[in-house]
Amino acid sequence: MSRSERLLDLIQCLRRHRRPVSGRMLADELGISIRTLYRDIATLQGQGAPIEGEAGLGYVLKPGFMLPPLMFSDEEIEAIVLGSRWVAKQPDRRLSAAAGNALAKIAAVLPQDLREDLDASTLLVGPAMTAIEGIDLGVVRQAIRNERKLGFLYRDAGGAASQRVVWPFALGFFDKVRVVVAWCETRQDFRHFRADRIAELKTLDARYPRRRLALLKEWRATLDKPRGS
Amino acid sequence: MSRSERLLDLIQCLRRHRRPVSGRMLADELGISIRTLYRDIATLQGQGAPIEGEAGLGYVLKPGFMLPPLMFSDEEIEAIVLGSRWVAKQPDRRLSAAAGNALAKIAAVLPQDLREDLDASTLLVGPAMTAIEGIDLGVVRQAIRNERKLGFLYRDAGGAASQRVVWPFALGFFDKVRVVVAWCETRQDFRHFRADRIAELKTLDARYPRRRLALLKEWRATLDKPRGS
DNA sequence: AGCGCTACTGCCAGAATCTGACAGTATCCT
DNA sequence: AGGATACTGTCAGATTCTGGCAGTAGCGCT
Repeated sequence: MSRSERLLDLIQCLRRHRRPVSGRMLADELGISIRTLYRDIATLQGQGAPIEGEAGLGYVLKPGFMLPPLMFSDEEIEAIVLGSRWVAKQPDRRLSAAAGNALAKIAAVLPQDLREDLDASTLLVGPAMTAIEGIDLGVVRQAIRNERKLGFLYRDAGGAASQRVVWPFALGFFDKVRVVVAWCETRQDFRHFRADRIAELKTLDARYPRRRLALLKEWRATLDKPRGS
Repeated sequence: MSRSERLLDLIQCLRRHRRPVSGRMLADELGISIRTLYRDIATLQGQGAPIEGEAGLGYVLKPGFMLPPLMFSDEEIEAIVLGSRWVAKQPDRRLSAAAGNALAKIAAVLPQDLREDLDASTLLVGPAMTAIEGIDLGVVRQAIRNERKLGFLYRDAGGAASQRVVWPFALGFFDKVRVVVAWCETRQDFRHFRADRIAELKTLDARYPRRRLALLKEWRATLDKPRGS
């Protein structure tokens, strides 16, 4: 196996074990000596991979992912850039910042002529959306990723407020509002919650008892148009 | 210089010369022997780079770019995926297809757990937009890239139709409509054209006499809010 | 403090790979 | 036909990679 392939394998290995792994184990898994492993890790770190090694513990890969070299057509690049720009304009601050960072990383490695196009932004995106919800949607995204329950106060269309505990499994980006899709414990049904009507949001420690994918599938089945992706 | 760096340099070299380049010249430029060059080209092709060699001519890199290995945080990946999904829903067929392809390429290299999230689409995008313009926006994008004049029939808000020749330099994606931003020869001024009111679109052979970036800069200066990217 | 575990570095000889040169074939264009 | 060029096989020398060894340093535990 060539060295460059092995470096990618090493990242996959690190991703598999979430907890710190000793260099010895990684070396065995890859079939190389520990000395070479140290060299490989140094190379990856040199390329920007966020691998952390601590004496007495082992290595951890901070969450994130290294895309291997990938070939895109110019239209594909334009599509990615346009989309990221749209996301960067969304009021969700965390996601918006992430989109900006991703754009910067991509721009940094593009050849000169394309970078110009990108800076000059041949593709424009409409003005930012106005709705600014008081809650941090990053919290919602994280709860979805970890399958954690959420508690909050919800003010429905009529203005009546109610306390809810829900199992969130998707986040929608529609015209002007962002919508949390979840199973509502309080109502024992699937519900959509407009983000701008949510208050006092709080992640609960409890993990909800069903798999996110199963919930999503079931929810889709209840819709008229199953193609909701 | 390490081999992997050199491979990227080789791609850059190929991008610089748009017309076919002989292997001899590339080898000289990189300071390697022609034999090694052939090996490098073979390696790149093996990795998916669309390099074409023809006997008697030389090498050409089909338009497109290879992104080197790049590290993204999970939020950055989510931002890219969400954005690409939004683009994929746009009525612009070419760009939409490109977004779909880009998503497929990214999905193909994501580790299993992340791919699940992606398939399950934790992040939803609103319904596709309704407006369907009769023209092919791919033609417009290409004219913008190549700084070519466009001719078409435009039906303005009042319903009056007029023949136009314009220098297009940007494409806007707003709420429901796509807008071509251009210098209008007919009116001698900057104008916005809603894509759904354009008919009989045709790329003219003539290149327009000014640089796209200069036009864009000038146009921005005429706006209230200069931050239009 | 002392011990075990681990990350990390420098060094060196052998293994693996890469490189350049040469020879030869195939294909395209004029 | 002739010239230019892409491509392949082979092989010795250059370069890089690799594994083992020795040693330093940081962390957690007893």
